[in-house]
Amino acid sequence: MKLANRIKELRESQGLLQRQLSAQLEIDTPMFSKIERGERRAKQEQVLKIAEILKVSPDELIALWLTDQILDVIANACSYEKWKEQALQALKMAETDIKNKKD
Amino acid sequence: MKLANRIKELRESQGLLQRQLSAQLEIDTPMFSKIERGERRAKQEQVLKIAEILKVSPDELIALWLTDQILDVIANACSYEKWKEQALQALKMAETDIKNKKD
DNA sequence: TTTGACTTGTCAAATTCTGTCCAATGTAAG
DNA sequence: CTTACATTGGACAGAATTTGACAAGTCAAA
Repeated sequence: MKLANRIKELRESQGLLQRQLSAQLEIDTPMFSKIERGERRAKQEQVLKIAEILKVSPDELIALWLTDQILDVIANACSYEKWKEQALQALKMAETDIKNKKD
Repeated sequence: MKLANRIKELRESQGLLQRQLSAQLEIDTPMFSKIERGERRAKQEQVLKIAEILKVSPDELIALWLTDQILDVIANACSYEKWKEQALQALKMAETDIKNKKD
């Protein structure tokens, strides 16, 4: 699930308008529309604010937001057909690296 | 292992100078020095050329290069102490996503 | 046809990326 | 010490990308 889709789902299920969210985020409606369709990336601060407004855990949205970014990096870096295996390896190495960091 | 370190290791073990690699990559020595220390990121094209010159599989270097980029995204996006768990979740989700893509 | 929600395209300002140059530092030999 | 060469550091210009704002567009319901 993409962050964009999750935001839309939550917003609609709560009967809120883009206009209302935009106002709270202090951006204009077109910008929010783009964020909600994944055409523009939200800033971390905005993701947190959205979680608050839509009453979900920031953890959930941050994880989705990070996933989008990771997939973007991979997609931009190289084509899947050619480097799929290396992408999977890279994800594994990144995981190991992060696990080994002390908190 | 960072791409930068691997490049340095390979170059030195083969007794090559930065100057020689720079020439083949058509960039100047300071630029190569920076790539080798991880201060600047190589372009994909350069990574492939380096693999060729240093006679290693492009797959190996591309995987390291992708790992660097993934870790960068995560580091820039959020601080580890706070979002380590979400980063790990994101890596898992990205992995699933990529595995499910048809070649 | 009017209204309100949402989307699309464009644009300039800001930011980031890329490579070059020059100067500094390090180092080994004579 | 001096020379010669490898490497690094910092400043910088131009290119490329991102950002936010705006005007105009579509669409659906009333």
